[in-house]
Amino acid sequence: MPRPSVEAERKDQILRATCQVIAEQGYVNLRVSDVAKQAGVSGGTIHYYFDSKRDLVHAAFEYNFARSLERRRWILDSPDDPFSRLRFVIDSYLPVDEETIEAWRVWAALWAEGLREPNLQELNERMYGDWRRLVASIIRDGQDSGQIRAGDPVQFANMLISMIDGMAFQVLLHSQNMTVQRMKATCLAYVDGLSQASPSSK
Amino acid sequence: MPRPSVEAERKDQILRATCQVIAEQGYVNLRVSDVAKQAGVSGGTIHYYFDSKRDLVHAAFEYNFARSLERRRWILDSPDDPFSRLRFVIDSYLPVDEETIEAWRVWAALWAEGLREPNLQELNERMYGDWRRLVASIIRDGQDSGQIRAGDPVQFANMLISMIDGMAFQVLLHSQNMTVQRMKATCLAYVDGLSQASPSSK
Amino acid sequence: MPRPSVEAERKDQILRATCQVIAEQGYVNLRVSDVAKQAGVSGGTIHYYFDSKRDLVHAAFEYNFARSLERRRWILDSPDDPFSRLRFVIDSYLPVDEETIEAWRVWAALWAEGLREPNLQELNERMYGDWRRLVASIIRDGQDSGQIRAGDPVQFANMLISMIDGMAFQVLLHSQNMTVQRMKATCLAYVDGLSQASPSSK
Amino acid sequence: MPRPSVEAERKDQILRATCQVIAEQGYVNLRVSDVAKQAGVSGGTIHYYFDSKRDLVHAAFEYNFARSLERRRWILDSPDDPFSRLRFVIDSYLPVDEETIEAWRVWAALWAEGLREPNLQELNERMYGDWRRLVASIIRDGQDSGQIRAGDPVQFANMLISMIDGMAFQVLLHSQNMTVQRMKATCLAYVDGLSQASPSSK
DNA sequence: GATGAATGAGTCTTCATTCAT
DNA sequence: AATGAATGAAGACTCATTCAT
Repeated sequence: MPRPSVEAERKDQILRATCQVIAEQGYVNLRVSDVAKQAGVSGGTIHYYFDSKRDLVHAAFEYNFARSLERRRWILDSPDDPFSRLRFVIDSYLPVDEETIEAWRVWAALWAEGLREPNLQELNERMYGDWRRLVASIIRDGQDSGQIRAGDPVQFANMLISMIDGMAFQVLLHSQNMTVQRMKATCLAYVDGLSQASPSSK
Repeated sequence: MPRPSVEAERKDQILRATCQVIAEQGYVNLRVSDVAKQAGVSGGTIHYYFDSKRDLVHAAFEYNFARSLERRRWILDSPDDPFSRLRFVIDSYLPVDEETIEAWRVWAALWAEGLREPNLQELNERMYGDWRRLVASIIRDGQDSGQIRAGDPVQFANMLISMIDGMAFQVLLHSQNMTVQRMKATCLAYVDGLSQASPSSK
Repeated sequence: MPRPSVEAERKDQILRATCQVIAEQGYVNLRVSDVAKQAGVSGGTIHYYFDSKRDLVHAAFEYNFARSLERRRWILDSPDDPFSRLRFVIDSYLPVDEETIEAWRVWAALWAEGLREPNLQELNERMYGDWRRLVASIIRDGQDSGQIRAGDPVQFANMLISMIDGMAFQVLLHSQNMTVQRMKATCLAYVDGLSQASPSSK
Repeated sequence: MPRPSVEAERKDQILRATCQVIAEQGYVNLRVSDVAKQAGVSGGTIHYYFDSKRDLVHAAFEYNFARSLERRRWILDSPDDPFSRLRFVIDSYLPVDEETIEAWRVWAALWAEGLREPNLQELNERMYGDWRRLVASIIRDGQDSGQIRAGDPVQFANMLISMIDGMAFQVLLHSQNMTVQRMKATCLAYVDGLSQASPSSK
């Protein structure tokens, strides 16, 4: 008699493995058999839980996005002041630790693939929207408390998160000109510029 | 008597076709035979000029980057004031016309693939560096003429170009929350914030 | 519950088919798909058990050699007198029956290919050495019993087996001057010359 | 106006190159373009002189055989005694110098290919027959002069040349058990056994 | 639930051959 | 006489997918 949770457990195990393989080898080179090996199951088992390779990868993309948001949900609920929380956001996205780097690499694959996959575009719209709202709400908090200068909080959020995305790619490409340190400094400089006393001034 | 430039001509023709196919179908689905069809030559001809599919795609990435820089070189030499030139930069990168969209899609493939291809990383370093320097030099001009506020011009440049990259991706993913219009407005808002009078609001 | 020996069984089946195809068409014209057809399996199955065409053919060479030795092992243990056993050896190598002709043709392919394949050279060294030792031991027996004249048994063996190889090739090439009958007669004449009464002696 | 001898000259040059390539890479791996490179001409030129790859290789086989016989014709006309001439024969076939090794390797390819090419079988019949007759005539001379014992000279010749062929293969396969020295010693031992002093006959 | 043997469609790649110049 | 650009048929190899056990 099968445990009711076997399926969820097994799927989780397979999706985690899929993310690892995508991060390591990219989508182009991903073979179902590699995922199977990584997950420690047989190739047949993968297809027992996922109808096709496409389904598998799409599910992995969703899994990656969801886990990523989850891992940052605490920032929203943090009692710290908005600036600190924005800095948490930045820190949490710096591609320094294994986990974050893997997540970035999976996003890279998702975006590349999403260019011609409506399903993935919807996924991005949904998940990325959550993420944008999270940042915007922090900014709005800052404006409410008078720490952050006036302006469209969504626009500020878009500037910050798109900046993070753009620089993260360069870091992942091992650019000599864009190291993690410089990425962090640049993001922090942007956030500092949001303060009331703000811009440059000096 | 051999044609003087059959090779250069043919390679160009093939690389242009390769970029089109990458833009349309992505790297994952690119078939050498599709490139051949697009270029109007036989499959054998592709391999006559390029040793492997990998070589072909890498050459196409370089071709795409080079053409992109070339198409924007005029901005550097423009007699217009720095702010106008920054706006030209932004305009030239908005994914509106076919040509620019195609270029963005090829970059997307390059970046996704570059995560594990040192050759592509070097290519990105070289070409993207040129691009960063181009923007930074415009900003430096603006600072010299007193129109742009003080600050590290390279950092400003990095903010702008990474922002462009990040938002362009969302636009290409057909995000409802990030249209071309919003991308343009956001970039322009950032550039406006660079002015001496600056402090945004206030 | 997996069949205990599907793999061994299938490999055997494929190797037998490979030998047949090599014998019929030679290595130059061997197509993996021909082997598949001959073995009654799909092309994919061949690659499921052998990494490459090269691996397949090498394994077939080994298989052919091993089977050949096995088929003659009884001569070594035969209770008959040395001369009879040498005649058995000769008989067993005459390219008359289908099985022996096939084996010769595979050896021909092996030797041609072995000229530049260290792996095949090692294989030949190992297997051919067994074969040489088998013949030499018969000759040694004959010398011990006084039927065969003095002399280096290995040298005698080398003369006999190299003679067999050289003539077999001519027979296989359908030489009018070297028929199976003449080959047999010539080999027997050589063996007869090994008798005590005979040559060398002084 | 083309030199009348250009064709013969060019063909010779190409055939020599073909033999070199066959010797180096074998027939399986021979590419027409390799022959072209080796001959210092273009690929098109090969087909200007030879209708197909098959024709080219067959012509090369003939060329190799003819050159080989020519190089040994002097032994037939030598004023030396039959035993010396047999020793010359043996020496001339030991795979020691580059030229002889190359010739052997081409023969190996010819024989492997000849198993299913009637044209090559005829070629072998013709050329190998010359070679057999050459050796037999030396033996006949020896019998006439009383130096070589009675017996069918063609059978003696077949023993010797097949022995040479068989051992040469083992030498070419770099057998540890069959070195050039041992090959030479074994052949000489066989020839010594042909002397009158040495019984056989009865 | 899970396996892994087997499949065969899909592609890259090779290379003999052709032919305009 | 000679070239080398171009072709396209051929074939090795990959791998998602199926299914009997």
